[in-house]
Amino acid sequence: MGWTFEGDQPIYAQLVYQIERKIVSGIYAPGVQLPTVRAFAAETGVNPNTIQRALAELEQIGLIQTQSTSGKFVTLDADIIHDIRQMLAEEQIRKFLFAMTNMGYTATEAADLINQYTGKDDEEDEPTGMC
Amino acid sequence: MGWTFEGDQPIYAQLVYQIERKIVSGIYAPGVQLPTVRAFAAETGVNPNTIQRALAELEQIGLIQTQSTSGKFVTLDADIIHDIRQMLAEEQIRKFLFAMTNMGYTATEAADLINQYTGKDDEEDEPTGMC
Amino acid sequence: MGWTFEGDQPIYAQLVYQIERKIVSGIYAPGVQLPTVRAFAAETGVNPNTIQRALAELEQIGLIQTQSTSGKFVTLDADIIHDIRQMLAEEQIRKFLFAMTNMGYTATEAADLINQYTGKDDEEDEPTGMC
Amino acid sequence: MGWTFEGDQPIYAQLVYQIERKIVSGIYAPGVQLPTVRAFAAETGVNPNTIQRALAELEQIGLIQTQSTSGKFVTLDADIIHDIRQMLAEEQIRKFLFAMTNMGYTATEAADLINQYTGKDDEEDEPTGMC
DNA sequence: GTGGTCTAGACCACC
DNA sequence: GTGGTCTAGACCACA
Repeated sequence: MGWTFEGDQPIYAQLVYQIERKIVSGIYAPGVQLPTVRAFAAETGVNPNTIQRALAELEQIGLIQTQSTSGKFVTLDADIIHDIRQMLAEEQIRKFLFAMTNMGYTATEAADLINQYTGKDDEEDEPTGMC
Repeated sequence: MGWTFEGDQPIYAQLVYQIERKIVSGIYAPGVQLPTVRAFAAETGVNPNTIQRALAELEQIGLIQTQSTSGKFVTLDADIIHDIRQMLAEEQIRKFLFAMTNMGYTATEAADLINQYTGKDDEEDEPTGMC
Repeated sequence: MGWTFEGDQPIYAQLVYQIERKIVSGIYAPGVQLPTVRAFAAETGVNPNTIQRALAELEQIGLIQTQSTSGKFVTLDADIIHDIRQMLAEEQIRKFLFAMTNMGYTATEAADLINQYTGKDDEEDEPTGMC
Repeated sequence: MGWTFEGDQPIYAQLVYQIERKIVSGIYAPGVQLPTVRAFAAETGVNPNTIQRALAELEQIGLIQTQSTSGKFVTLDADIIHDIRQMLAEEQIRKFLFAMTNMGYTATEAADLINQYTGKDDEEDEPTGMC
């Protein structure tokens, strides 16, 4: 549950990213109440204004909802979560393939490299690949 | 050969990225002279100082070398180019797998999605995946 | 605390050199905040951009770290500082011995000259050396 | 007899430096005729104008002399060569000690490091030093 | 004509 | 107020 931030991107953006991932991966389950802004701030060591900004963005996307008296909750709408998860995944795939083809790898070479990278534990006799 | 820049990253960084790719993919071949700083500036519509900064970074990496009065050249050392290409590829793979696992996909699921995405033309009977 | 620059080397390089020395010698202690870029510029009479460039180089080396909105700080990692100090010292020694041997001095002659030069106050009866 | 030049200093300056060293170390003995400018250019792969400029500087220092019809010769004046050798050596020593004290080493520590560095072959049982 | 450096001044995002 | 980036324009050494 470590909250670490790197210097090359705005903190609020990193927060959006990390919370987003926790929601689509189910770590923050649908309908669950999020920590209060104050609690978040204490937990992350970040200025409450920055927390606020991140949560506002997540609310705009539709991943979380504010109930004015009782706090902020992960949306109950499983479709939204599912759609966003898929959208994010496709975006990652497109970015990855774009980067690889830009470096002169064909799409199938890129896919092969992924397979070798993920399967290298159980298939030691495979050629080393990556060339 | 279009040079387009997006607002979310510094121009010099995008220049580094794009030229890097042209070198490792062979579009800028080893030993070839790069356009002069001024020519680059004219071609891209970017200030010469910004070009300079990007090229300086590429020189520090070792991808290009400058001969003070005659211009800048892609390194002749094919090993360096090869190593950097591999390094960049691995970085992309790691980043991709990290992002996917963060969203709750296993590594093999991620690899499968890549395969489906790349192979979807010739294997239409495959399940739609991505779920 | 005088900041003087000579014409035979770029100002930013001299800045890197001088600040580097202040860090490895402990004048700028680990974890201490550096003057702001603007303050540095005012103090040295140099353009803020030039300061920026020098500090960026120090950051890349690992001697300083920047916290985007609060300033730049000397690294807390004493090991890095120690390593760089040693590296710089070795570099000086190598350069010195290389220059001396190039002029026809043996390494031991060079060492003797150093000893005479440093010890000349308390050992006036020594031969004048340097011949 | 390799002539290698680095990019961070003007070639003519590197030429001055290298020929200077060959004279004070006796590789180019007093009274000996230097290669012609053309020969020098061929040997080093450098533009004859650049050779010319370097030799002019050496002549101004007094290390070489031009006899208009027959070429350029190393000076016969052994005193000049000796004086310059000593001057250069002192300069190296001063620069070295200045750099080391700037990094927080005392002059005697610097001398010790030199001794250890030069004597490390025959005195393996010495403490590792350099700390 | 080549790259390298510096300045002045402006704008921006972040907190 | 902090650092980061970019531009415009100028000057210099080198070959």
